[in-house]
Amino acid sequence: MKLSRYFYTTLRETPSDATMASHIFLMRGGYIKPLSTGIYSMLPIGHRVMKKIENIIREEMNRVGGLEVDLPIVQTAELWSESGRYSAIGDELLRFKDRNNHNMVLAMTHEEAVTDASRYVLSSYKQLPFMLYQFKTKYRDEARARGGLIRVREFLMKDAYSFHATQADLDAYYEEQYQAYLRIFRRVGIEPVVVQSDTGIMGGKLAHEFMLDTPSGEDYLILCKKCGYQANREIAKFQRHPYTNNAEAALEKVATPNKEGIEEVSSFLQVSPEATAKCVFFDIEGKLVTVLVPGHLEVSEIKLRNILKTKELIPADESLIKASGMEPGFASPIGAKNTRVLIDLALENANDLVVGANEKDFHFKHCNPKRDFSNYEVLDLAEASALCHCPNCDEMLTETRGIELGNIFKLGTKFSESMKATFLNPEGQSEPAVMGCYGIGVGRLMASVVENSHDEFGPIWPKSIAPFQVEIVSIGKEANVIEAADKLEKELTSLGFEVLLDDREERPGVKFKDADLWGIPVRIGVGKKGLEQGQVEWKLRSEKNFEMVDLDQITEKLRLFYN
RNA sequence: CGGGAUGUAGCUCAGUCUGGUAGAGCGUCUGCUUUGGGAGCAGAAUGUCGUCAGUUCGAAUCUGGCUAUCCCGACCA
Repeated sequence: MKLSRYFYTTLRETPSDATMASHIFLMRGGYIKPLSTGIYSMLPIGHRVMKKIENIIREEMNRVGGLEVDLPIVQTAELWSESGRYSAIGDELLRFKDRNNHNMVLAMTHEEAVTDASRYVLSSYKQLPFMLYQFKTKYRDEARARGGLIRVREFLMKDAYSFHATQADLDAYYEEQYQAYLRIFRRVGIEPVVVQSDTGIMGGKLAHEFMLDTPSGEDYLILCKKCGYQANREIAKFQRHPYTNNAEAALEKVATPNKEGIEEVSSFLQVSPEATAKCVFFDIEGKLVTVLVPGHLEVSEIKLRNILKTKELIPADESLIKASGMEPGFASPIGAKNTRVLIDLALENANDLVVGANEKDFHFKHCNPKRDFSNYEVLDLAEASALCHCPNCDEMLTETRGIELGNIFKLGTKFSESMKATFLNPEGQSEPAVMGCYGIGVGRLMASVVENSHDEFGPIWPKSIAPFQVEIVSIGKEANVIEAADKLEKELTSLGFEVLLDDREERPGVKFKDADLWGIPVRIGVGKKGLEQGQVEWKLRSEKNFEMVDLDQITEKLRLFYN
């Protein structure tokens, strides 16, 4: 491919709205073109990378028995009502009407469609298991797209769905998918951090997310360096070490003038935040829910939502709290009425705590929840952090950030039951298929590879997904240089290499800068001086310097490089 | 959906406070010179100053609505 005939552009300067490395370089290299918030066109050079990632994923899906399909993106509201998600999902699902005034949706995922196709075919246990997958555009009406391709509204996703006769069969297949995912990410040069993740309000049993460990990630991960426990902070468990000091001390009211909040109260009373209890209030359908966690930790909203089986947590307003006999800023369940009280596991056996006295400017010391609280439920409510201990081995946990590259999820029979994707078992009885689903965002993976592998000049693509395998740069406009570069391009192309020839009449510096933005693993420089010795330059994108190589050795060297 | 910021040439931005002929650098086009990490000289083209309304003799500049984009948060089966 000659660059003079290619459709491309490069930007000399960083676009003003890009902050992440992947966003900057994908824009500057002309891989993508924004059309609207979170909606991008893929230009030829970006499309080539996408196709290569897609092919790697396709190979690995086929290896674990996948059958490729293509499901519609425009679907009926009726279908989504069958699963219950038409009403369960909020504005993220884009709804519209067609010309016949039918309610339609743009698919944000394809469980409904694949279950619909499966129930059409499936009748007997003898047909199970099977796995269907596709590469398909999803539309999610994100409240806030960000970071270039990291979080977008319209995106290409590989989504796969497996169907099984038994839970045990799903369990075994889930492990195969897990291994396939590891192979996929390693093939694009990423060693993922795999964490346990939330299964969401739609249910499901077990889920893992494959993460790129990076400071620019938007998810928080909780890791144990000692035993390998890894989980998304949303659901991470941890070992409680209840604060105890003096279980016998009697409740004592102390003045804490204008001291609201854990920081102010604990420093005023000279106790550690851990020796206090944080009291947080939510309004759940008009009823007050009072939640207590140790003062040094936060309430995990995901855990709480899953416990309360609600999609939205609304902070309670002051009147509701006061109506239950509590004083915001100085609150505790002591003496409270008309409220459900949930306390974290760490508080059940704690004692000698500082809690609110439900009176302005006063707190209690020496609170012993077992003795002083009534009608409470003990639950896992606090969010894990680097202040917590590993649930398995008790080591201190560590925190990091990650970009979610893909997830695997044991769906169970959620969709097969509601949508009647059933089969007859050997006893002739009808059973719903047991399902798993497995997703990877292709564009996000492309961006993540850049996050994972770049220098100050541009992306450094791994061989497996670089837009081209080799870039030839002609240096100088002497006839023999142009001719030699041209000949080399034809020769390598005929041998099956993917070659980009920069044949522009530009100064070398311009060509080198652009080459860095395209990140092609091998750059061959053809110049007058080298040709006099029958040599060209061989430079790897990943290395700083080049070496002179005999022209007639290039083919062999390339073959070895790409073996 | 809350908070903040920004919309001026293809790109990066000045000009706005204090109203008075639309600017720079880079890019593009032409010519010459140059040729190893985004060259130099000369010339040229390029704008409803996001949009609508208001104030004013006069608005890129002041006021209000709308809209688009980015950042932080909420949200993310």
